Amino acid sequence: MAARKKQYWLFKSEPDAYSIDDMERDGVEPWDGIRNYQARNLLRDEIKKGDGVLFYHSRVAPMAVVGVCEVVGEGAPDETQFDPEAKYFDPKSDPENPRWFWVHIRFQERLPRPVTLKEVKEDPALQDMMLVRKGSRLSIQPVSAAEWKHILKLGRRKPGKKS
DNA sequence: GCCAACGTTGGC
DNA sequence: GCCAACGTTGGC
Repeated sequence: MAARKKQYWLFKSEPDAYSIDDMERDGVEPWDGIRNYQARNLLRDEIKKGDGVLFYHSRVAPMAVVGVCEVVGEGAPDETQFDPEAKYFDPKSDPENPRWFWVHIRFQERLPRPVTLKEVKEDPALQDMMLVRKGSRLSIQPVSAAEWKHILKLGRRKPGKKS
């Protein structure tokens, strides 16, 4: 079996709802509640075991990439869509043909130095990131290998030390 | 907390 | 299948 090339993603989360602290505490977490078809397609079809995930804090300052996770397992139906008690319950989703998917991700590391949105915006190497594209609100986004490497380099840089 | 930019829904 | 109304996202 030919090894599939590792791919990279950015997952947004509002830290008020679910932060990197929660992620570190939980270890492995199903990424539930994605109710956008574009993101659903990625979760169902593209995001695979072993892929890298940048954990991004949105909405609440400081907005930044704050950690790294790894995808464990394949895309599977998001169970919360069938639970009438759940926040993300979707009465129109047919269990025979689920509408929404999730993947599980595992906490790997916290970036010693979070890479802020401001920093991404100002870095010439990161201008193509969907994160800084005007009007782009996708909460699950593809990240290129070069962008991944660059973000990690910035995030792991010792505080106070020049690049 | 505001609101612009999106995405989805549903009447027609 | 159009599109107005509504809901959500997420930077500011």
